Amino acid sequence: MYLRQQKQLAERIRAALRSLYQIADETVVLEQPPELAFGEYATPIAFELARRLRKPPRKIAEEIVAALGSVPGFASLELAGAGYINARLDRGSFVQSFAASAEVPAPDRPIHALVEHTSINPNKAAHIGHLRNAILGDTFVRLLRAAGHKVDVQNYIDNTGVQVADVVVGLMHLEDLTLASVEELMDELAEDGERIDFYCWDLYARVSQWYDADPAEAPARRKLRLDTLHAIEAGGNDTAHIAELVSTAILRRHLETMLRIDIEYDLLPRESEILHLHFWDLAFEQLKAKGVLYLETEGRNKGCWVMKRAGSEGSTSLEEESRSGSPVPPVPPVRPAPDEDAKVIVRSNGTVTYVGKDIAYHLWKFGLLGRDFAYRRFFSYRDRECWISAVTGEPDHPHFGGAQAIYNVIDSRQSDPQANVIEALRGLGYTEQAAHYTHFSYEMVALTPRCALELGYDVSPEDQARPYIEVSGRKGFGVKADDLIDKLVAATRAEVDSRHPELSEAERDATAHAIAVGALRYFMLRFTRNSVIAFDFKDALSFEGETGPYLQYAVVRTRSIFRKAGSTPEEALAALSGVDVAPYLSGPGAEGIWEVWLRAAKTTLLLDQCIQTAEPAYLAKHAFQLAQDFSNFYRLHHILSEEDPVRKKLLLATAAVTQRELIRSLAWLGIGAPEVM
RNA sequence: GGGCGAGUAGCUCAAUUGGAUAGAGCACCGGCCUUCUAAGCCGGGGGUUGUGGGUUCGAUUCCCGCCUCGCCUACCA
Repeated sequence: MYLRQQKQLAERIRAALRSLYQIADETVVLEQPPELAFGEYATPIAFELARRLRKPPRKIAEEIVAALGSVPGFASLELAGAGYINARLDRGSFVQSFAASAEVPAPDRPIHALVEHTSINPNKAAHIGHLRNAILGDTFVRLLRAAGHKVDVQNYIDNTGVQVADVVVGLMHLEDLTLASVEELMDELAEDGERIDFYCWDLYARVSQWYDADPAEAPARRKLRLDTLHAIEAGGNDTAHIAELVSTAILRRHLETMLRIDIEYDLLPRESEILHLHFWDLAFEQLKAKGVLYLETEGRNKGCWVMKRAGSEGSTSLEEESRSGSPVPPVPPVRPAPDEDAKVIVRSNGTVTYVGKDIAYHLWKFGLLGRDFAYRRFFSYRDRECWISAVTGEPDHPHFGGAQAIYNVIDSRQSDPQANVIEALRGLGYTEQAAHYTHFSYEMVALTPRCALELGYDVSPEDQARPYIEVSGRKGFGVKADDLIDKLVAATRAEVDSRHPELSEAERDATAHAIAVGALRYFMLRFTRNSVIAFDFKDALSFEGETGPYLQYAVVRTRSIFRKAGSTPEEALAALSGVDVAPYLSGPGAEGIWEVWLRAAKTTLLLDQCIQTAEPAYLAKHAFQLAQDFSNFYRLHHILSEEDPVRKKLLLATAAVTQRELIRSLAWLGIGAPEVM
């Protein structure tokens, strides 16, 4: 609603600029003034035009205001300060129409997007870093879907990598297990209710240490690791079977963990199929044909197929930039020395690197490879089926891949390889696809030294001096996702038990779970993407202040009001129709009411911004502010005892609109709103 | 060496992407449960936005230099 009025006002101003100054297509910046007293919108456009028009800003602002006359939906336009143009909404009609409709406007161009997130190596338990990844990704999926886009959710599984080999080495050589005894072990773990991913968490750390524990043995152990990896890649042997068995069991555990916080997937593409279906061969042909790859004949990369590194001199992206800038005299493409900095895609022994496989995979994502996976059903959700890639699959399956836009939720450390994949796409001439390839980058979750000590880890003095310490699966250093969720659920459950003994066991379970998920998801979403989260249990287990439970609590308060009023939010909003509430929306004592409506009306604007910037934190912050505005309103206006019937209708509708916008904002953040708490 | 990111209140983070008096939460101090749920609310203290310049009506935001911190930069896989 706020967004709609903003667009209308901007269009009016553009029209005025055209007729007054013959200026076309000027972008009109509209923002909210620092104080409500200045109005709901402000534009500094007069400042920007002052130089071009050789007129004082205030004079320009005057002319624009005069030319605009009256704008529908607005009470007044005025100039302020040295040249701001402030606009005041017609509050009565704004509230009327926002109460009546909460539609998210259909997108100008609906897209078929593919979001990839989670992508945990299937060799150990998920940790808090993976939670941030999955929560960011899942929230972004919800935002895209809310805006009317079609989204496929993928969780890429690197099931043939060296990390999986490490766990297999541990099972076979540290634990002396065979295929049969690994199967037994898994049954035992299942019977005892133990988690295989937890078991492997410790085993993986042990193996990593074991490799270098004895310098004399190190080379042999390294070779063992490599042989194991090759056996897994080749397939059709016991080693590969063990890898398959364990990695699949761990994968299932990861899906269960993520389901605890309401995260689901459509497809699990695996590296094993990318390998066995020879995706790379097709990509290699394209890359050679277009000259993206060339065979290095000199220097340290002699005998390798290499690619210009993204961002390096002569890479496509830089060429485009220089083309759009001032004309640069063409430099003849001489290559006096080999490009030592080039990225190796195919090694001199003929094997392909990770980036190579990733290029092939991304060609598939855009439907440009000319080959598809086969698919099998893998995991069932309440109303969705999760599929997994296969060499031979089920005859009937949904269509995957061929997306128009992709979002890869991968931490910022991977920005270099991601840039190389994009560079390859661009080099192949797929500029449109490259432009719609988003590395949805975020910073890691690290532990504060205090938290690490609490958990009983040895922390070196220099690490203790740092603000945070990076988690490491290899060292077994970190906080497991399930452990954190368990703690959250235990804490919320204890709280719910003491507050609501009248509820049934199942109700208390459900409430505690909803609050725990709210706390966790909000915690991961309140930080902007490129801020490192220094994890601490004190902050993560907090339910006060800027937290998920605070938002849920605001909803619960609105629910309580309607319960006592014997009415519903829908009725309260409908009751506003035809009632003139304008007198109650301004003047002393009314600003708090209007603030709630204005904030609530911004929800779709925030949805828009979050998608444009790929930054879910903005919506999280917005929902918090709406809850704060409501708390302020709640204190100042007692609804149920209000005696003026018209005013009471407005107050009830204010609670209703808060509830409506909070509940859907929370839903987009993947957070439920309990009945009581 | 090169690339990316960061430096804002005691701590953890924001700042509508160049706008009006830089805001929240935590922590601390004081107050509010016999009117709709106190997981709440109100009040208070707390800032030379790392630093030096530049661009302009206007800079936490953009440009350059410097300082500090983190990550990335293997024919490992």
